[in-house]
Amino acid sequence: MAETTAASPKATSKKMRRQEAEALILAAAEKVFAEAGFGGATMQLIADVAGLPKANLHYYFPTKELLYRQVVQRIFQIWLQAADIFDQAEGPEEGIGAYIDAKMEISRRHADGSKVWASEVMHGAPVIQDYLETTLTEWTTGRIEVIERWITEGRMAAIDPRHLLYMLWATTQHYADFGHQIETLNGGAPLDDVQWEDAKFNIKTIILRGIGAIE
Amino acid sequence: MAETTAASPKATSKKMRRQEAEALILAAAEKVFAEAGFGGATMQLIADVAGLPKANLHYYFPTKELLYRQVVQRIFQIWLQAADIFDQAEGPEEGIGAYIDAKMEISRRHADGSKVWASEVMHGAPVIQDYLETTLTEWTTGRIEVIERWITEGRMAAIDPRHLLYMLWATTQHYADFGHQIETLNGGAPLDDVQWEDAKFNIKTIILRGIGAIE
DNA sequence: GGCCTTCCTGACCGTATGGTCAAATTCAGA
DNA sequence: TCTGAATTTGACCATACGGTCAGGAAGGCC
Repeated sequence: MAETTAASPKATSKKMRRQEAEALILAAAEKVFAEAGFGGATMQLIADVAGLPKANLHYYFPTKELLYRQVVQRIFQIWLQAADIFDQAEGPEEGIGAYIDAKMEISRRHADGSKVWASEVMHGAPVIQDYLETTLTEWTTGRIEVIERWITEGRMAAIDPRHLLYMLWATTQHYADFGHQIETLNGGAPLDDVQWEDAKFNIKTIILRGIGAIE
Repeated sequence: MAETTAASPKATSKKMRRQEAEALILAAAEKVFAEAGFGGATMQLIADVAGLPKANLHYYFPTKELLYRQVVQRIFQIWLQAADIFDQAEGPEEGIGAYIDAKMEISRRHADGSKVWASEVMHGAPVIQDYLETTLTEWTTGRIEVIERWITEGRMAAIDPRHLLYMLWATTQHYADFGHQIETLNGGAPLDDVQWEDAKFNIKTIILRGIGAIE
């Protein structure tokens, strides 16, 4: 809810700064878009969650699509940051292991954002197709080169880097996107700290051993 | 001349049998729900895709939600069928390998259905929560027992069966749900036959080696 | 043909949605 | 204190949506 700088958003002053207001609205929008999808989300509901009148939303974000676009771009930035870990590593065990940790942390801390991203891609990426074609494509080719170098250096088995990346994305993202299913199979309760660590450990074990980077 | 079972929807006869009509509508609905989500899909668009007037849809499926429910249940049945392979196997290499093959085939042949399923779960499973709690839960516990037996018999490493199952689901489903992203990273073209075989092989190699079932 | 069930569909309805607007309110700076 | 830009908001609008309905058309069966 509130991670504002000084006070709660609707307590002291009646007027908000652009930054606060936009952050408040973006947070509400992320939640509603994640729960209902773009088509199912309504500006009225987002306004209610944010605790603002609907007209106020349109003051900061002229259209629903523009608001949605910002939500998607925001999670994409977070997504990309986790990628840096890949480069700083000196081998697959450290690099891929840390990447799994980072992406699992995103799935846990930004579950709503992950869902919005997944939904966007699933529906054909209508608003971020250019990102897929530019930024994501470049990032992917770069990482493929790294993996291929590791293979050449004999640090891991000769698997197809693309399918390895897909597996990393799929597995980590699954804990956010299908969190509800996992929760249900967990007796209705969200994974606790131990179970999250357990998940990370199992994923890392299987994948790192699977690509011949450990043991 | 033609009272063909499935193919040409609007050729000879003006009147359709319930079965044909429902199949036609369900196919159109699956496509539209996959592309737009439940909230974004409109009965009008489904009708257009099916080549029928909107009122005709409501004759066979009284409400949008009822239509949606049938689409979801349909893909869940397919999903469950692939599960049988697990039981017939005598070891992890055969069982999990065949399961991956089967689920990858579903991702390829029923991409739309997979997306609808993913979307449903992502949004909190509003219409199939009971399935998750009954059928899916039972299936999962059964499979966990099988995996635990394999572990006890020393046929694979002692990993957590739950997280292994999640990884199987995640990885195979990813090729349907994120098919658009994969396609973009593939230069804009869908995976061809060879690439699909390649995907299966890589996934099986990593996971089976990762759990110590091969090599 | 006559009849009855099933199927088809254009026209219609109440509602909810995204978006607009102009008047009111707030507040920093002169 | 005054002024003007930034912000807030209730009321409003056109449209699109899910769903209804009455009447017509098709076809099986006697």
